[in-house]
Formats: sequence, C-alpha cells, structure tokens
Amino acid sequence: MKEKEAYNILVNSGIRPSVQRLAIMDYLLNHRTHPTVDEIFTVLGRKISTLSRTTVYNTLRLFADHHAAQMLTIDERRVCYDGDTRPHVHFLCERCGKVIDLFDEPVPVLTQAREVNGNLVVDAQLYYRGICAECQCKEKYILNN
Amino acid sequence: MKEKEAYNILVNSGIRPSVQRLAIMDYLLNHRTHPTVDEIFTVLGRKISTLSRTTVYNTLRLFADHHAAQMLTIDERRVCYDGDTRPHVHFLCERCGKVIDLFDEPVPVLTQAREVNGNLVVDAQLYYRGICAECQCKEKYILNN
DNA sequence: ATGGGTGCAAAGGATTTGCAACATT
DNA sequence: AATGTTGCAAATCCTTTGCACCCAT
Repeated sequence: MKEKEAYNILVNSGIRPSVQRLAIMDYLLNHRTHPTVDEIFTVLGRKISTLSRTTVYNTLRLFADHHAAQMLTIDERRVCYDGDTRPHVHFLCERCGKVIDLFDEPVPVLTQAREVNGNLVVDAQLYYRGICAECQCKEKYILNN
Repeated sequence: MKEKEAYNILVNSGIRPSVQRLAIMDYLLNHRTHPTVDEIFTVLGRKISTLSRTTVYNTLRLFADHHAAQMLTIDERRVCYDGDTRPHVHFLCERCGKVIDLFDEPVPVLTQAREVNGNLVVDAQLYYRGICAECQCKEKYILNN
C-alpha cells in the first residue's frame, strides 16, 4: 500500500516514476525527520548502490517544483524536505538543529496562487526558531549539577 | 542623526560599538535591499580598506543573535539580513532572486518568547515565494514578441 | 533514434575555523 | 595584563555543472 502512495503522488504531480524517484518519495513519506539530501543519499545509497547525490538533489528539487514535497530553508546551512504538503509551521531548534512540525499553529493557507502588490505568491512558509523542549531540559539539568 | 541611530541600536541591544559594527549597522539601516554578506563586504570594503569578510559574517550573526537585525533564510543559496526588525512578510522572486518587504500582510507577531508544545519560540519568519511584478511583466512581453 | 533520467568527477560558492595581530579597558 | 575584536588564509561543506552513459518509448 505504502509503495502505491509514493507512486500515486508522483503520477498525480505530473512526475514520471523511476526507481530512484519512487524510492526517494517513499523515504519522504515514511520518515518525518525533514531529511536533507545527505540523509537520503546515505540511507538509500545502501539499498540502491548506484544512487548518486546528484540524482537526490535533482529529484528533491523536482518534487518541490511540482509541489509534491515542501522545500524548507529554515536551516541556514542546508536545505531539507518535507513529504507532508499540508500547510503547517516548522520549528527549528537552534541548539540541536532538529526541525519539528507544529500542526496546531495558525498558518496562512495558500490553496492557490495569490496576488500581493502585483507579485504572484506561489508558496508560503512560516518558520519558528528557538530551543526545543528536549534541549531546554538538558540545559536545566546542566545548570543544576 | 543617522549615525546616531546605528549607535543607539547597538548599545540598546547590548552590543559594543566598534568602527566595523557601526558601519555595518549603518549600512543595514540605509539599504533596504536585504543585503548579503558579500554585498556589504564589497561596498563597505571600499571605505574601510582593512575590513574582512570574516568580520562581516561575525557581525551580522551577532546582530541577529541580539535581535538587532533579522537573519533571512528565504533564499536557499545564501543568507541575507534586514535592518528593519518590525515583523513583516518577506517575498522572494524565484526568477530574479529579489527579496521584497510586504508590510500589509498579516504576520504572527512575536513580541516576546512564547511556548509551543514545550518548545521555546524566540523568532518567527513568514516567507512568500513566487514571481515578482517586474518579472511577470518581462515574461508577458517575451510571450507577445 | 530520441528524449528523458542517471551517475561521476570536477568546479563553484558560501561559510567556518584557527590563529596571530590589534585595540580597548 | 586581560579581554574582546579583527583579519587573513586555509579548510570545510553544500550544491551545481558538464558530460557521458543508459533506459524507455
């Protein structure tokens, strides 16, 4: 079933399915860790031994262009991707670098392209930055010891 | 007056004013182009001949950490900075790479740190992406000729 | 056989690091 | 003297590019 899901998303987004593209979309759907190119390359490269970094770069960009995935530029160092295309807030922990989904925060919903001051808005992203619950715990622990 | 403004922002933000820091803050206040490190280095380097790229990197990061300027990660290729710390939307044109301020769009205002699901939110950024008015014009022109 | 897709190696660019020199208190 | 700041060069890391090969239609 799960493999079917990746296939359907690609076809519905107008992307020709290939072995690599299906594997990468499948990875996105099953790992809600907001993976980077490198994470995907490292993990999938073990299964598809010929997989190249270039293909991962090309594929993820293709997904983003076709709105089959969200490209996140919240981390200043590297781009990461989210297979969940529903609008939601992303939180970056400045300590550990983790990206967390926040589904209960209000987001500007952009169901279709919208005009603002003559500019055509195609995509919207709301980013929060701060310190995640886990890292706050660690810091309190260190202070008390 | 203008130089005073840069000075005041630094001191009020708890940043020791140095020649370089004042010049960089002054540049930010007088150029609402969302400059990159390279833009600032190139322009200011002509006045302060010893200025180094490293210092520009360090200084801008310092400003962002002290909330004396906003760090924008809207462009996946490079970080840029905004001297205007009022909350507002940033629009990136995917054609020409320009970043435009949108002050009339609703933004989640974050006057102070806020807790969301145990995570401490310190900063919020709302980014729009699309095609700017100018680039739309150009494209229509090309289509009709 | 044609166009799209992939992989490799090299190049390109942005950012960080290590360290010595310098300024400021 | 001590601390914070700066500058240079080298290193690092992410991403793109050019090109040859391959696969499917």
